[in-house]
Amino acid sequence: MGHHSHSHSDISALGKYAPSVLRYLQSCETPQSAYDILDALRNEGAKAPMQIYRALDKLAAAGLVHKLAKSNGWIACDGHDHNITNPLLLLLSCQNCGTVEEAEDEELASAFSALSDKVKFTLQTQSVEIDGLCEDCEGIEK
Amino acid sequence: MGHHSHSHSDISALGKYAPSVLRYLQSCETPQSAYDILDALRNEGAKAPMQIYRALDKLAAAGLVHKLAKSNGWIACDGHDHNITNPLLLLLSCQNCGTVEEAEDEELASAFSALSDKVKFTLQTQSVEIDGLCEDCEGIEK
DNA sequence: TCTATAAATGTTATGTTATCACATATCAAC
DNA sequence: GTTGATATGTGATAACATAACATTTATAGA
Repeated sequence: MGHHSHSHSDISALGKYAPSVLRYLQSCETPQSAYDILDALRNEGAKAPMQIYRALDKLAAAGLVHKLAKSNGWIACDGHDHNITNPLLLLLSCQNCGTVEEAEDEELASAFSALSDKVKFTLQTQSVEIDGLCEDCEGIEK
Repeated sequence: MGHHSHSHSDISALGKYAPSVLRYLQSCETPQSAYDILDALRNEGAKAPMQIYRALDKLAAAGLVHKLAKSNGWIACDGHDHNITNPLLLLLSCQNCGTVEEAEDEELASAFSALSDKVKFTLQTQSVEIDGLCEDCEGIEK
């Protein structure tokens, strides 16, 4: 069997398939569905959706992947440190090429926080999905 | 048979089931799934999901209903005039009681527009879904 | 080490959401 | 009325997600 080394950030602690799922998402240019991931990981033993969803849930809780609600797709986090001082993550999703760019914006995050008081609504959202056209696709469209 | 009166805002122009679907959503406190709506409209002849989705698609295009991407639920528009000068619609979704409140915010909309230039991304999004706790549920939770 | 327990993973079945594809009906133009 | 376009009806199926339980693996205590 052999031993397993474990550091504080050992991703294998997030489950058997977490490393493969993350690696696969990192290799993709565009969001992938859970079933896309399942198909890609068949040769690593994955056989049922649950195995993938379990890995995705834990990866998402760890902030290593993000889900796009509108498309049911998943992406690997780009490595941005989405921290406590600016917790609002923006996911800029290009409707032409499908790529998703992560961004943060102090001004938008501030307006967001301010909104919470104005409307008397306690915000729990930590990311916002935004559709549009990326720089490359702007103008090219159609 | 009889004749049908038609004004420029005749909702029946959006399809046979559009009026019933809108009326039903207006009667609900919380978002309803397409299948919820289907069940509610069985006595009006609706039999298959397509009939509901067709109505929802047209109603959404007309801005009369909104879809919540995270929950796959639909709500009737609250009547706010989501206009050209401030096109960003905020959907404040309470994670405790399920109600969705619509709001607009000049500051947030401005920050949103400004973002577009900063990150070189052409925004197409016209609404943003925000999760949290409404005034009534704040503190009550758990 | 043995074994009891908990945790993780495997697996089947099913629930939920959405669309395709094609049939039938309605309506307007000619 | 025939044609052609649009709307609606309908069955089948695709796509997304979880429930429920079986099995395996890890872990802790005796």
